[in-house]
Amino acid sequence: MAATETINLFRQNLQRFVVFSDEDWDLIIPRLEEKKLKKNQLFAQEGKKAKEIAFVLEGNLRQFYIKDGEEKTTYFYFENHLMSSYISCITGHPSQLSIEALTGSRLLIFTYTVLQSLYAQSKQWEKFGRLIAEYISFGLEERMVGLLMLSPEERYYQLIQSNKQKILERIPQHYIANYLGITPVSLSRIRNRLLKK
Amino acid sequence: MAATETINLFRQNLQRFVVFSDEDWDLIIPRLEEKKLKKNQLFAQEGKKAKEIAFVLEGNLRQFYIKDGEEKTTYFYFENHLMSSYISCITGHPSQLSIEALTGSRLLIFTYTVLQSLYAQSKQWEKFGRLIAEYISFGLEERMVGLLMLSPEERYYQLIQSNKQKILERIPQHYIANYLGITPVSLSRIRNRLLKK
DNA sequence: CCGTTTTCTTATCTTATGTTAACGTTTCAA
DNA sequence: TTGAAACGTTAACATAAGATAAGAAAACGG
Repeated sequence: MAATETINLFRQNLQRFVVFSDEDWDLIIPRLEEKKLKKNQLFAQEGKKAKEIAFVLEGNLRQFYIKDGEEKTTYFYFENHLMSSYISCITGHPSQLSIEALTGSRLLIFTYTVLQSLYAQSKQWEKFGRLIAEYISFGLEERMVGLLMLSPEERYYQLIQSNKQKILERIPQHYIANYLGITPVSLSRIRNRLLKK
Repeated sequence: MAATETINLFRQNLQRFVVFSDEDWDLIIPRLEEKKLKKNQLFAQEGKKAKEIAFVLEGNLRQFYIKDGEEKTTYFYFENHLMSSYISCITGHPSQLSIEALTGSRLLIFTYTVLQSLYAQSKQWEKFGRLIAEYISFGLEERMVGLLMLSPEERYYQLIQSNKQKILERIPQHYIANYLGITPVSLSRIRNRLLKK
């Protein structure tokens, strides 16, 4: 089981969504485990059914799909955020994406099976599940609208203006290019263009 | 209140997500209303807080954002599907999108306020809310991956291969072009290119 | 039924992006 | 410390997409 401080940090973060009674909270405590990943180690792997949810205590990770043998990075995970191969968990199908540690990382993990049992046991946990799913929907919708309505240059500009700017620090640019839906070469040109303005 | 047959059809469709006890189901019945929209009438409007959820009994509708004064169609709704300005409902913010009837339409509606009270009253309705949100996340993720990893031509090809092919029937192509993230002219060229293969 | 509007295609031109390759720099591991 | 790999930029070329305009066909409304 994980350290009390770690667990409290985790609780505070989840309680941005719903406030748990001690009783509800106690349901998850014994199911938590800490796990470390070295740089380049995988948290989730394409083709394997995802079983775990993680709360990132330390480190950065990237999520990628593979198309024609090439890795396409589509998302990044940072400290104090939940992480999982969400679609694989909720559908029960093998994951189409992989998640790899960009730096050495520390995670607090629990299984999706446990989460499902929490859903079943407690109305507050069920509500938590709804709010998480709504939160994810919100993020994906924003992302999709950006892809549909903005040019690559506008998307990049929006990214460096946003609070997600931290994405830019310490993350290789070719991953960011993937994230924006363009090639690394193209991102380099966009950056060059923006410099001249 | 709506006709019994209509309500049963609605129930069957929702029960693809969760099965309701009669007791749970009775909570929503008195809150349902039927509503008709004429062609080009709006179900949701940009700038206005969305208050209603609809189940489409008849008709086709399109969802669009406005950018630089131009309408960008990003989604279509069909018979026997739920419809709402979802992000506006869950965030409580004014809607950034509008929903317009492409044909005369018949809707079964209830307010988001009612849905929230169902969430509060019943664990099964709360679960329903979670599964709906998960379903929406799943759809958005698929859509986003397509936008990030496929070319416009590949996206169009995937669309006409898919079960969403019915999108193509009766829907003006310039709306589909928006949906694919390209201009109508470009879609016309892609169609021409595919014909020659 | 006719005239207007919408829809789709085609053409032209411009521009941004993809692809490939080369080069210098940095990072990393042996 | 050193050699290899990864990374970012730049260049050259081919291609696809955006913008605009024009025209034909279809849909629509009065």
